[in-house]
Amino acid sequence: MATIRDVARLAGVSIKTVSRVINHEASVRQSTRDAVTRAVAQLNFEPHRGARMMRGQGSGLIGMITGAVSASGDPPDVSGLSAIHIVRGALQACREAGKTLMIADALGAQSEAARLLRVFESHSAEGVIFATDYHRQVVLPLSGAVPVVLANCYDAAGTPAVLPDDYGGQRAATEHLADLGHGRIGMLGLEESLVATQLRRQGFFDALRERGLPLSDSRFVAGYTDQGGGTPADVLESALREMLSEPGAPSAIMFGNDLMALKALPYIKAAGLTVPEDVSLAGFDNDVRICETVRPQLTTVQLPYHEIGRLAAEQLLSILDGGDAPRVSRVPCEVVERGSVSPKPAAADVSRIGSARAPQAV
Amino acid sequence: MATIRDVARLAGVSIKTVSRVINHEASVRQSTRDAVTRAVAQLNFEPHRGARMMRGQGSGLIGMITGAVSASGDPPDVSGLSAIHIVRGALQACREAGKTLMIADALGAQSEAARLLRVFESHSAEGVIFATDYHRQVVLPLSGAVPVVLANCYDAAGTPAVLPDDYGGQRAATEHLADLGHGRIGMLGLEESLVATQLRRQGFFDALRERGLPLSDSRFVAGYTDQGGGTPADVLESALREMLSEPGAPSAIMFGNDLMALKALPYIKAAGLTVPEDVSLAGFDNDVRICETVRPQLTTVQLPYHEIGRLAAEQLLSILDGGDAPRVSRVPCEVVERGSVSPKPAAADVSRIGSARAPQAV
DNA sequence: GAAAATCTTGATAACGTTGTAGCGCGCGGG
DNA sequence: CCCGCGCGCTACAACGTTATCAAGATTTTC
Repeated sequence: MATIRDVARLAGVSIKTVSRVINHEASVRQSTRDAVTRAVAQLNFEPHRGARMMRGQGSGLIGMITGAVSASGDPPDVSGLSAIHIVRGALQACREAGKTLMIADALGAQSEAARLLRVFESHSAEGVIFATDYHRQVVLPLSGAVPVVLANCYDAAGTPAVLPDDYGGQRAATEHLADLGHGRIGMLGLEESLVATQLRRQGFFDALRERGLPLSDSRFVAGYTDQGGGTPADVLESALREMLSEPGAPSAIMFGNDLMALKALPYIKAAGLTVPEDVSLAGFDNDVRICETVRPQLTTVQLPYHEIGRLAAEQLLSILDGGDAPRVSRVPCEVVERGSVSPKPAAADVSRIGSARAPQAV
Repeated sequence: MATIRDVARLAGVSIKTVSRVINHEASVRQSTRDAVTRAVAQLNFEPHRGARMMRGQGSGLIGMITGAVSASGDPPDVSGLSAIHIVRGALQACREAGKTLMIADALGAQSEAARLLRVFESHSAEGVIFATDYHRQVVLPLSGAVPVVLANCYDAAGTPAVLPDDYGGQRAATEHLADLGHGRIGMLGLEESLVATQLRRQGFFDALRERGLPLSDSRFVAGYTDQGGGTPADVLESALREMLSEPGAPSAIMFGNDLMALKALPYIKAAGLTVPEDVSLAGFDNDVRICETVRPQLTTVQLPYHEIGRLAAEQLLSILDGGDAPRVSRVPCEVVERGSVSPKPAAADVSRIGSARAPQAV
């Protein structure tokens, strides 16, 4: 590994001049600067972080704590896979700023997160990003010694956070359906207790109100999950059956995530309905693995994990630069249109249900 | 922040003695040791990482270069997601050894990998793990300054590497089918040029030979991919149709990955065949998202990414400890049995095809 | 044309740690 | 008695960087 001394010798200048060039200080003649730059390139010189941080320069390290990499067993577990996209975004922003991202894993344990914060401190990390795999509230043992930005989560202390706009996303999706003529919309949400569920529920109803649709025509049911064993298929099925057999069955159904939509598809087909002609379907997350594989391809709402990670890193960097970051930012969730949503057929609302289900229903 | 000098002054000894105590070196009288320990505690002294790594003490940092986090665009891209499991495994092994894993992203570019190696060197990383998202050969600009272990890839220079045993996995899967009575087996492989395809092809045929099955009864077709746009559905369909309409159609089909099996399912059903009664299906990768969602759940071969990452890290750590690691290790790929494979029905091989396809074929 | 102002540059001293000599000291053997 | 030896410890020199300050080079100013 070449040192600054080697570069100085090769360029025929003093080490201080080299230091000036690599730190972009003023007062160096262009010709000298060029000579140094050439020597740096020739020797593949890279400043030694240890020496640098000893001089109090900052380590160039950003820490990231996530559960994305948590699951311990060998049987691959996909939980928290979403946070990977957050990591990607943060990594990109850090690279562009010339920082190095150090990733560690909290295994979901509170104590582990505290320990990792200390590890990062001892490595002189300049700041830490804390990311969770789903939108939630957290309680963190923050020492205040290192600036922290939360990604996909928030706390009661008002730590700067970057969150997905679940509310706006669901609202946009609902308005999209409403604009296509759907007046009776069903929604099968995730677990009641999730922040996302609450926000999306609000977005759903606000959109209905905004478009002047009677709330009583639509249905919201929460409580489904694919974490930890997943919703038993028959629970999903019975909920769907009930929803579709009501007198005024919805002509469009939105799901809490893409996987739910995927699982629901066979039951809808088994009921004699086709997608999107009879029922329009919309997911959430924009899991391309699912959305683009399913036929018809699934219209969904994108959870902008990449952008969340990116923004979190950028806010942290801006804090490090002395700027004050906004406390909480929300990243828009946009509707991704694919083939599973179509305009509501003009006069099909009664006959549709009738042809497929009336024989049993009546 | 207290320095070693402050401790020395307070304890009334030299700085070197303090250094001896905190590094647990021998030759320090117990009374002196106690005095120093007391001073350390009193001042909350913590050795400065930067100064330490400047003296070449080892930074406690392990670097990891991967493309897992590569894709740049916001539209989430799943390519290379598999490498995440490698990261998980490595992370776990590193934590157990008290090391911190630093992850960086090569974006798939050769030059970027070289730069990152330098960055890691400048951070005094003790070693580097280089992981790829699929089994392949790589060419790395290794300076030799830092020990490197490859995960999921290998090079011509004989750098220590940890690889999945694609050969053994496919062989085991084939033998599993053979043991269930399947004598005519079809295999739709990935791209011809992939290392995995070659190895699995070998395992496939070796298993047939091993079980004494005539090679001419089975079929191997390569060339399918789901990277970059994916295999057009109709190509997969026509290959399937051709395979199933042959005089002696296979009673079991293995795919290059789980996604291919998922895509194939509709066509097989459309041909009037049921899984697994008429045709047994097996995937590869053990992508639980797909395998456990599809009905029937997909029997597959597990790509032990987690274990690969773990082993790569362990080998690196053993090299750092002075031990010599085996040059190349292979991690077994085990068959994961789910519902898409069943024993071959005793006398169904002719009637099966006849009932569903003969009308058109004849 | 010279003095003053400004721009470049270099020697050298930190920073906090560890490694290398070497120093005094007590002890046993010659 | 003195030599050598191991023990316990200290002084000092690295490591690779940045900061200070002063000197030299160049330009500006009157």
